[in-house]
Amino acid sequence: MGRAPCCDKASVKKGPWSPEEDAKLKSYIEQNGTGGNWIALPQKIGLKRCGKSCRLRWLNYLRPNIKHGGFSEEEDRIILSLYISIGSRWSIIAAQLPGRTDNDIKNYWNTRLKKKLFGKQSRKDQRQQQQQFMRQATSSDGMKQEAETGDVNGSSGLPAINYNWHQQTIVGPVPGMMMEGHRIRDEVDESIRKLLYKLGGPGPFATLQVPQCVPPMCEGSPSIMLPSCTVDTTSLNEGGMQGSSTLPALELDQSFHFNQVKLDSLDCFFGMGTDQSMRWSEVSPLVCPNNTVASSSQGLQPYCHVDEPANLGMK
DNA sequence: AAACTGTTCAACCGCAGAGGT
DNA sequence: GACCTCTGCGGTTGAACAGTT
Repeated sequence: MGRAPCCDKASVKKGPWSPEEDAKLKSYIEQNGTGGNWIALPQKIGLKRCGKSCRLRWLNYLRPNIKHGGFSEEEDRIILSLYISIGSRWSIIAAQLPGRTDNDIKNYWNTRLKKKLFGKQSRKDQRQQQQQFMRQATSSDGMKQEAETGDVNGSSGLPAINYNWHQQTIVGPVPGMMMEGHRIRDEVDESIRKLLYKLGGPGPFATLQVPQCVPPMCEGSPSIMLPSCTVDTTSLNEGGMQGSSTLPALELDQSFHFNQVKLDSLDCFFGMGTDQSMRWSEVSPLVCPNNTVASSSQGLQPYCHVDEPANLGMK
């Protein structure tokens, strides 16, 4: 069977919008609104465009008060904090940045912010490092199996650490939030915290679960664990999140490792001196906030265990 | 100057969920 | 409850542009 197409693709124009099309769409919506029906809208205006395309064009480009380009460091911080906390939920992130669209933020993250964070590498180097990473990962049998089977219940026997979603300042540990011994950007921090509180639901014990660890990759530094926080997002999915069950922590972890676990490039976000390059163990609070990353009795960094948000309160 | 490579970003695609019947 | 339509979202693509060789 299959799903009926949203429009007749043969008779619909694709590709970049002409100024005339923009003008038509803009003036119509400004005068009449969308009428609550994007599908019918192009016919009303006489545009040979798909309704979805009209909606996208309006939301991402024609809508009033849209900002393009020129992301400030403040915005970078907000995006980073939220990405670390909630992942690629661009619409939610965009809602915290007036004038920004989800598409804009997504593009910005994928093309610039990632590089700004992880440093610039050639694709060849990235491939080599990824291959090396995978080789090392697969040579660590036990952990590998656990990672593959998605042992989200922490049945490895490693102790779980509980992190209270609401009692902590989620983004607090982000180094940039502290500068010269005193806290800055409290308003932004607070607003993000409120958002995360909302996302985490009303329950006072709602917490984030980060159940897995990937074995240490630091050659010659067996005592350093690199927590790869593959997160059980079942609760998030229940709350409307779609897509991967892996939060960006894993990606961050791998990227950190691929870049020799040096985080010099974070300096621009967090105001660190260049001589203060950090290793994962120092930066892990970014992903697993303060008391989620505690050393176990075995000297291993087990994993962050944070109980799931009872109720996301989304939409 | 030409060819090649990398980057950016607007736009498309398909899926999932909401809401109506 | 089943089905259908529409909307919104996130991932991906590809054209245009910029930079490099």
